[in-house]
Amino acid sequence: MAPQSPRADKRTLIINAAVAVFAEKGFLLAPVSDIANRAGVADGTIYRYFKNKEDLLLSIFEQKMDELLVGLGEALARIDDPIEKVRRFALFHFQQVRDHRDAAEVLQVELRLSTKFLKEYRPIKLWAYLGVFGQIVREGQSLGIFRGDIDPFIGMWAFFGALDELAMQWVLSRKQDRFPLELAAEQVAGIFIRGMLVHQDPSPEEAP
Amino acid sequence: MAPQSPRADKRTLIINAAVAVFAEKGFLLAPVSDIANRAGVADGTIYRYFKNKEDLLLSIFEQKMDELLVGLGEALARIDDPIEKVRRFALFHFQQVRDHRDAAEVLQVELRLSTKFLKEYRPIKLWAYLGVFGQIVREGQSLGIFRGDIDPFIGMWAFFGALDELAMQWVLSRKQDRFPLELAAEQVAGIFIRGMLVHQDPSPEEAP
Amino acid sequence: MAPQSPRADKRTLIINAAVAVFAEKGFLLAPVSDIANRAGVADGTIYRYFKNKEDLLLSIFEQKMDELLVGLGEALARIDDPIEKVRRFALFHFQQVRDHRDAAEVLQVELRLSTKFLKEYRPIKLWAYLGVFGQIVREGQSLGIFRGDIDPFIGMWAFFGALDELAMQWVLSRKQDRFPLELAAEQVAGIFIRGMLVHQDPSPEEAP
Amino acid sequence: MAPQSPRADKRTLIINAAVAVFAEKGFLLAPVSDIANRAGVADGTIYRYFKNKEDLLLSIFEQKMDELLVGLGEALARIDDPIEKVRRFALFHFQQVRDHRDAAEVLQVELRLSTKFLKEYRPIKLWAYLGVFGQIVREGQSLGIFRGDIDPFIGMWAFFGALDELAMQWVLSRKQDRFPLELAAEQVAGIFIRGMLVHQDPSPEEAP
DNA sequence: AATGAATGAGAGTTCATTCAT
DNA sequence: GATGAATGAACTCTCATTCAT
Repeated sequence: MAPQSPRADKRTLIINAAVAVFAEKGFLLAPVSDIANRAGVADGTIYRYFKNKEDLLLSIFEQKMDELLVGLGEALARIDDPIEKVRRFALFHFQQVRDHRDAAEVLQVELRLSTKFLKEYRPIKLWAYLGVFGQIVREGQSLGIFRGDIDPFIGMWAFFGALDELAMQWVLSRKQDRFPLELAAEQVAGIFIRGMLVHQDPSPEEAP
Repeated sequence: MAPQSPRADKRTLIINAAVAVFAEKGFLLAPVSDIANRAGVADGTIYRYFKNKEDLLLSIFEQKMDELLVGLGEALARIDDPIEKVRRFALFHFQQVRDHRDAAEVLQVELRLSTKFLKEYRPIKLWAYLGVFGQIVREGQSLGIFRGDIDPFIGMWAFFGALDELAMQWVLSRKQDRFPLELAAEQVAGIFIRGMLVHQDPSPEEAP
Repeated sequence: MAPQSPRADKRTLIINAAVAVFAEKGFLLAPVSDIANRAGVADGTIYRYFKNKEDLLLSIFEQKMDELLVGLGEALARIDDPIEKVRRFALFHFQQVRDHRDAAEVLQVELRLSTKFLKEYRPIKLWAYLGVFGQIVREGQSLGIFRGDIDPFIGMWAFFGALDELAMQWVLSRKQDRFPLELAAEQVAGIFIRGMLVHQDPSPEEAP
Repeated sequence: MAPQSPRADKRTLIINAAVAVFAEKGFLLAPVSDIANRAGVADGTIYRYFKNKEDLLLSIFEQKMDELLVGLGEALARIDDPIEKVRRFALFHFQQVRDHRDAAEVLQVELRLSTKFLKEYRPIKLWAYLGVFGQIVREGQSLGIFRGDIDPFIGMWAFFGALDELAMQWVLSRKQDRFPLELAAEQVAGIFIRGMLVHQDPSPEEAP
């Protein structure tokens, strides 16, 4: 097997291999030696770059969430309308899932589990990601677009849950059964936007 | 309490113990002997009632989902208004989470793992549970209350994802940090109902 | 291999195997699987009887020291003369070394090491064994036989060190090079007895 | 301090580091990389100066025993009286232990292990050290001071064992529990000297 | 000479499952 | 039916040693 990227350093090699193996078998069922094999290094080498298996998982969280946050920032850059931001958020999320399936699987499944068995770990980066949605809600509320009785905290978890669950279903379904992710993005965004709007009546003020 | 039938007793004993242990440690990290201890039976006895550890987990799903489905049926009985049904669904779901925390944790966290790694298993009962929401959407659409462009399939997963994620956050958060579940139910139901309504104009017709 | 004793239970089987293996390779260099093999049990079985490898070593200490203490008690029973007691102590010690070579090796080498790397462990039983010598010294001092300026604490460690070192040399030397243990016992006892006596002049009180 | 020769420097650096690390963790539990770290060299460098970890330990023995032998020679220089020599020997030994604790620990504890498990190695230097005591005994016997029935071989091991055991107890005990080493030296020397003397009274009869 | 990243064999330990009682 | 002692494969992780630079 040729190296995955010409200049991939060992650490990246291992992270990529771990993402693939964790996605396939799950963290707890994935032997470290599988990761080593896939990365083309010896078992012991992994421990030069990561304290232990758990640290490897956490490093993946950190790195992938960093990338996700950067991507989200770009996707929302120069968008002012909170409504449009919600749409872009949903679309961005599903695009990530499609383009980085393995990473998405690991983040979705293992990050969730990890809050249970990695007692120490607080997924701060995840909160930052979600917090973007919470912030959009608050902006919309200040602008009088979204209803003031929406709790941004509950709203952001509900939104994320909806995205995450659909992403999971998409990931888990067989290729031929898959719904178009753009449709899912549109539907979820549509429901949440309309669900949060102050009102949608025919009176002439909705559009400026 | 009079023992029902000795067999039913042991089986129930084991299931209840397993729910508690799986909730605490997670399926993969829970030793079968812990379950046996807690159930007050020998390790080997578990294998008289369940083929193996995995079968025990699946049996929990089946049984708990059965109970859930019955409960949901009762919660929605004699309600005709789809809007009210959505409200009751959300409320029922959160009540279950609060009243059966361990079972909820196992269903939420471990079921998610299982659908990924226990390749054989199809969580039909879960689909039935969700399908109720899908059916409500379709009813609302036939009645002209919900917009026809809502995809019931996507809608039901989004709704479930929102409920599930909030339930997870509630379950995982420390007692003092918990938001009121009734509020969460009201918020999620509110967003989805308004999000799916044909229109919500100010005229006094909200209830027919 | 037939079981070492017709009714040896598993625990005894494992202890005996461990004594042999530890004596041969030393605690740290002895794989648990070697012990299991020699005991004729599976590796895992050892962990039903002992918490871990260290606990196994400690259990050997406790058991063998118990046996040693009982034996020493018997060897000194009904002896009143402190001088004779010292002789019997030395002889008893060397007899034990000869008759239980493996156990002696483990006690000598590993017990000593253990004070270094088993931070928790205090070899109380060893102190009890030595304490017998200290007590003999004190008796002799009360009777006016041994000099009052002998420090029983220092004396007992010196005596034990002398016995232990000679035992070690005997154990380590090849068969043909071995000195007679009875001679060693007599010599060490002789040196310590004369070394502690108040005086050995010709006045009529030395022999009764 | 001016660097002597660069090579000698590194070798000494490594030996000193190894003494400290072996004393702290024990030979088998001490990672070579710990020694390298403490010496301020790379792991691989150690293998330029020593064949392997075992060779490093053995080199420490050789070097420290050489120093010990030189020191012992000086301590006994110009002393003629065998009795006084025994006293000086004991005192010298304990002074070394106090002044070179780490080295003493390694010599005492690890040397003991090594004679057992490093089958090849014969601690010739240790024999030379002890042999000095054996020689003192023989001198005393020729001079008619020490009893002829003392076996110098057994005597020297007994003497060394007594010194070694007390040194070990001193080294292992906590600071506040330590007995004065000078007292120990005096006691041990006293016991052995009196224990070996032909007689200590004015009258001529003990030996026939 | 010196480095230190890489190796990979081998360690202790766990635990789902079996089966003789 | 019920037991629980026994199994042994499989796991994570360590570390002495090598060797390309």
